[in-house]
Amino acid sequence: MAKQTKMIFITSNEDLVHQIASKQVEDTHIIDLDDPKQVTSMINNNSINWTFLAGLSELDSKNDQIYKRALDSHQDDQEKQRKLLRKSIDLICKICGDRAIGFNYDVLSCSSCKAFFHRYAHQDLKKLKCSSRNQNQCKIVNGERSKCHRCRLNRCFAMGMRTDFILSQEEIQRRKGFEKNPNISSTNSTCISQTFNNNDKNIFSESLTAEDLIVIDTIQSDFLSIFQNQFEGSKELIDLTDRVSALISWSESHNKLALLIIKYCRLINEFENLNADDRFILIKYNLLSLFSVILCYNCKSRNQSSSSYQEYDGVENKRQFYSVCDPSSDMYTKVINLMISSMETLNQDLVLVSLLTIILLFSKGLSMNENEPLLNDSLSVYRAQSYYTKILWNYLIDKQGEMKTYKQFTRMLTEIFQRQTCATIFREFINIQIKASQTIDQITPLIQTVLHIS
Amino acid sequence: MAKQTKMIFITSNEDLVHQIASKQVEDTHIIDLDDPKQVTSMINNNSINWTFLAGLSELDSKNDQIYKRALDSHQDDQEKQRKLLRKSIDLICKICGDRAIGFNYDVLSCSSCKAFFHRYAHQDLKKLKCSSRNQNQCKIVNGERSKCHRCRLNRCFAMGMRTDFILSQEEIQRRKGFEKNPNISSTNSTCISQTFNNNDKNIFSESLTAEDLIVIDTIQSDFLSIFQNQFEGSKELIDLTDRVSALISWSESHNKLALLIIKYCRLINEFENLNADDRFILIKYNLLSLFSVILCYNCKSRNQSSSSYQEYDGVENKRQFYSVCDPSSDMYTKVINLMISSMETLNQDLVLVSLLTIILLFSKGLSMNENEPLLNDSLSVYRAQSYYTKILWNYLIDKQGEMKTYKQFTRMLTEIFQRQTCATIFREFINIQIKASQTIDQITPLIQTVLHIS
DNA sequence: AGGTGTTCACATAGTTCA
DNA sequence: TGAACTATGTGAACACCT
Ligand SMILES: [Zn+2]
Ligand SMILES: [Zn+2]
Repeated sequence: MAKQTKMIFITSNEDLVHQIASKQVEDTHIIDLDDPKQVTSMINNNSINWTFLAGLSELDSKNDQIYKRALDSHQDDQEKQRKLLRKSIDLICKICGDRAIGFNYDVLSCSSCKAFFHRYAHQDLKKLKCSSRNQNQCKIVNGERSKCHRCRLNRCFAMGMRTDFILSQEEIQRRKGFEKNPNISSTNSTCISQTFNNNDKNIFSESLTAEDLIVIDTIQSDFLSIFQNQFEGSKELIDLTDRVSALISWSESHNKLALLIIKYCRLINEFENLNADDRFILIKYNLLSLFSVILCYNCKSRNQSSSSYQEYDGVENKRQFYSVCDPSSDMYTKVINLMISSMETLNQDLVLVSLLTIILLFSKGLSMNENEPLLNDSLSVYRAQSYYTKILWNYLIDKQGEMKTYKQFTRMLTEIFQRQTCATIFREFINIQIKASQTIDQITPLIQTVLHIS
Repeated sequence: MAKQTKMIFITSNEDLVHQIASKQVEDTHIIDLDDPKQVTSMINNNSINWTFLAGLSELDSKNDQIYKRALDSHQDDQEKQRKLLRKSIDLICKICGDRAIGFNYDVLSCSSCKAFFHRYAHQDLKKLKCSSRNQNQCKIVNGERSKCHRCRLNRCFAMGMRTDFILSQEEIQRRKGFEKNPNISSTNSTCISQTFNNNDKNIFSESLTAEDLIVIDTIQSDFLSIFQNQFEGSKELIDLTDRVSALISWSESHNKLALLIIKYCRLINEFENLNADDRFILIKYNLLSLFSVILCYNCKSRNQSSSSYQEYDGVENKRQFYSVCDPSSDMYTKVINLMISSMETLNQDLVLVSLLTIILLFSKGLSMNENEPLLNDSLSVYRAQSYYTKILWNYLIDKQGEMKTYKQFTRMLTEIFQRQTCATIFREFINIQIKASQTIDQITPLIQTVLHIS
């Protein structure tokens, strides 16, 4: 087929319009720009053969997109229908009643309320005064929403807008990509590095090496393959019929977990190379602390609240366990709160959890028990711990920059102390329970060791 | 200015083309679609006065966008340049080394790794086997990244990809807008409602009324204007020079907070209408619990970790306070962990915090102190508490649906109990400290009352 | 000039299809 | 499987108004 000449005329010349509109011209499409409905419907119904536009070549992608949009037709129909439906039915700004554009700062709201909250969210509500005489009771409606700052901002908060949905400067920088490598641009990095350099013989100065990456890869892989069922499978609940069954049930489930932890530890060369006595001591005095690290990791949703509620049955079961053992004890509060605190610090970071487990394992004297025997080769243990601590440090530096890592480390150290305190009192608590209920024969030997019974 | 008639003719009719092209027609633009270069250059150089298109009215936004895009021209150049620049330099997929498209699931990665993780993140790593003989040590590089599932998924985790960044079904539904009003579409709502209806005389069945909204508005406004400085101002730290100064300093700062709380309570009509004795009793026995609710709200960044670290100085100061008072006590752990737990439950929701404060205020017997005297008008207190509980319930239902609200309520009730336990032992702790240090004369009367000293 | 509200640009979720 | 798409919700910028 011979190529036809195709042209577009865009005109406001009345003579020409009249001339063309009056007689039927073949192979010609007419769009009356003054009749928006016609424009819309013609484009949407694809009654014009727009596809010939696709024959155009060498147009850059931007223009391609324009034509593409014009060419897609029935999809836009759907979309338009849906959008119209939505907008006319339920997309109402909860603050001013205007047409909402979506969720802004966690509240269904319009663009102006979004902008307003973004501007004023950090202002002091106390310093703003209600402009009208109706004391802080101005109606915020579409027409006069910008009359009174005080009442508008207040309504934003009242409808649930959250200042914490406003990105911090740090978060903006990361998004913008100026800081895709957060470890490069940290301005105060030298300062902090030096602090550590002075104390710690420069072990914290490098970044992650290729070798470190392989170690992380391996560790994390081992950790996940050993414990994944623990995280994703349905948690088995403790039998709560009475104290005896509860204790035995607890002992059995923790015996399983302990075996998994030991299996994991034995994959670490530095641990496996120690002599048997030292391995035994490290397990005996540190395993209880490891429980809480591993149990606080779970791989559910990011949303804090929903994740905790998904775990609710498990938590409730745990609470009742302590309650069955000793209703007057506040052991439960201590344990569960430590776990919640750790969940925040560990922040669902699998690498962090798997490394921290090893670091805790190699802790000497962590149990703060005066009876803890000396290690034969405490130097190796110290070296191993330093090595993994360094890897963890570098991993976090690489991931989130030095400033944040510094703070996170400080807090993790605090938590390790809490973890230890908690383990000690838990050990006493459970020992008392076991003695009182005379279930010692039914506790597995491994758990007896961990509880320092034998 | 009178509106001109504007039209577009698209034609392949040679007669018409010839006719128009041969004579100069005013107010008309001609585009020859067979000469792509002409089309491109005309569009890009904007030599056609497209702007008259802006005169079009009532076109829907989609079409506006098409025209708008046609009007923009040189900006795309810039953008393309910048994107190329970035992508060629520093955007390397941390998993396979391919060109990254940005952060996916918290790791700088390419589109294929993004899709891969999205597909397999919830698979069991243990069940996947490493395909090659190199045991779980396959190199994941651009060319052969899809060889071994096991090692690829593992590397995703190792580089820090997070399953919790994958939206849950619930979150997707909310975004898509099918559930802009979460209270409408809840399938199991009747079931839960009935549970509550049976127990609670149907008070939980309605949705938020206009009147409720005004109450929320007022309450939340009062709360914010009274406590905002507490949240946003620089927290004043406790003087830690020695135990005596620490206790006095603690007493003074909490005296201020107590006065603010009382000020807030007196804005509640139901409280103000009680007789003086009842008001006194409620304050005396409940104020200590209220401290922890109010202090656990802060309005910093959403990011969990960064927000906690911003608060770190305050937390550390608090820890040292307990340490100065009694280094052997684990009071600190209890208090701080309760606060961290509450921060999660209250989820930075200002309305929730302000209502919960009132609900706790109206609690009778919350202090679980056998000596707590009976109220004169306990019915009014009960009614007030029911009223605000109902409003809170409806607010949460409206915001997040019934299922989640049910779970959140259950957990909040648990926390209220913990809060009470904590308050009681805190009262004992601080009383012991005050007696031991003989600082009772320097403790303000209000704090003495709250501590049940007087 | 500073406040307001619309629109643009962008990041990163999910989704689709060859 | 992975490139290319859509969708949502951020911040930023602009044109307008007082
Ligand atoms: Zn609005
Ligand atoms: Zn990749």
